Amino acid sequence: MPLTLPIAPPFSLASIIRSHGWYQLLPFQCGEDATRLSYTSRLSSGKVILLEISQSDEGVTLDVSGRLTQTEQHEVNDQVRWMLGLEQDLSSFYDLADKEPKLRRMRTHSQGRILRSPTFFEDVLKTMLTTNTTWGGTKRMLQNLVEQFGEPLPAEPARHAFPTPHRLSASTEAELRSVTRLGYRSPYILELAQHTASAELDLESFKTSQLDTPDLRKELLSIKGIGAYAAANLLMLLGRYDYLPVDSWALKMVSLEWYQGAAIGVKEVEQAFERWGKWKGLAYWFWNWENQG
DNA sequence: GGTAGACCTGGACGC
DNA sequence: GCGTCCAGGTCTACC
Repeated sequence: MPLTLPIAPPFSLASIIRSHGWYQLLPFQCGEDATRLSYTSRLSSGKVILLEISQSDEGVTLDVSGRLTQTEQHEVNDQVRWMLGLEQDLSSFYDLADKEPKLRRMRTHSQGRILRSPTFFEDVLKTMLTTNTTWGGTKRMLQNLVEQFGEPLPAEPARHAFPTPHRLSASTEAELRSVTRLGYRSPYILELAQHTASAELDLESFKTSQLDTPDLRKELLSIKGIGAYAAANLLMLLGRYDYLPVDSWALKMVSLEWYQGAAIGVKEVEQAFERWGKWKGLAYWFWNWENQG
């Protein structure tokens, strides 16, 4: 059942897929060439479907397993629009990036949109699992979580949707720790799922929040397991680029780029990108570091 | 407001 | 095969 979404150039699905490592995390799946993306999705009706996303001359093409009702089609469209950031207008950023040699390629390569999960709950949870671990550890924890708690795709039971907050909230800290191997993050993940399932925390409302960015950041920091790095990363996914997700890799790259490899802190990274104002996160994310490291 | 130490896992390394 | 060390952000207690 193919559906098509119109796009406004500059747009490149391949650039979105490669915008960061999310495409390597279940329930995303992607071939070697990273030009098509699969996602196992659980719709609000409870139906689990496989979404195959590709780019054609007409726009973004969605191949969906099985028949969908009109309501389900709308839901799938909304999910993919959000995942690919189709609502974003980056034209004023491109005007600035065109003047910076380290970012000039962004317009010609149609870069700037960052791959998101369909729900903000999923992105918050995934971001928690990127902290204080290696990328291999993040992939392993996500695989355990999705395979243990995600609903299987009926036609291909090896594929699973992302676990719902309700399903996760029914687990225990001990199970998440010893079976899912989430380590000390287990109570944070459990609390996130429980607060989301009980509607005490409405993460999806963050997508359309009218709060200014500093206040939205405070809301994110109030979630156990979300610190400065994770909050900045999540603000980026919400399309707000005022803060920098500074991790140990960023400290190294910025030091090599502007400080001759000297030991630096978060302040120095922020100073390096201050001139980009509300776009600083995007400039940092796509900066061409290729002469470093 | 700033800082030190604990948290947890898995990979790398030495024996 | 076993033990030790290390990397990776966040939280909490303390100053």
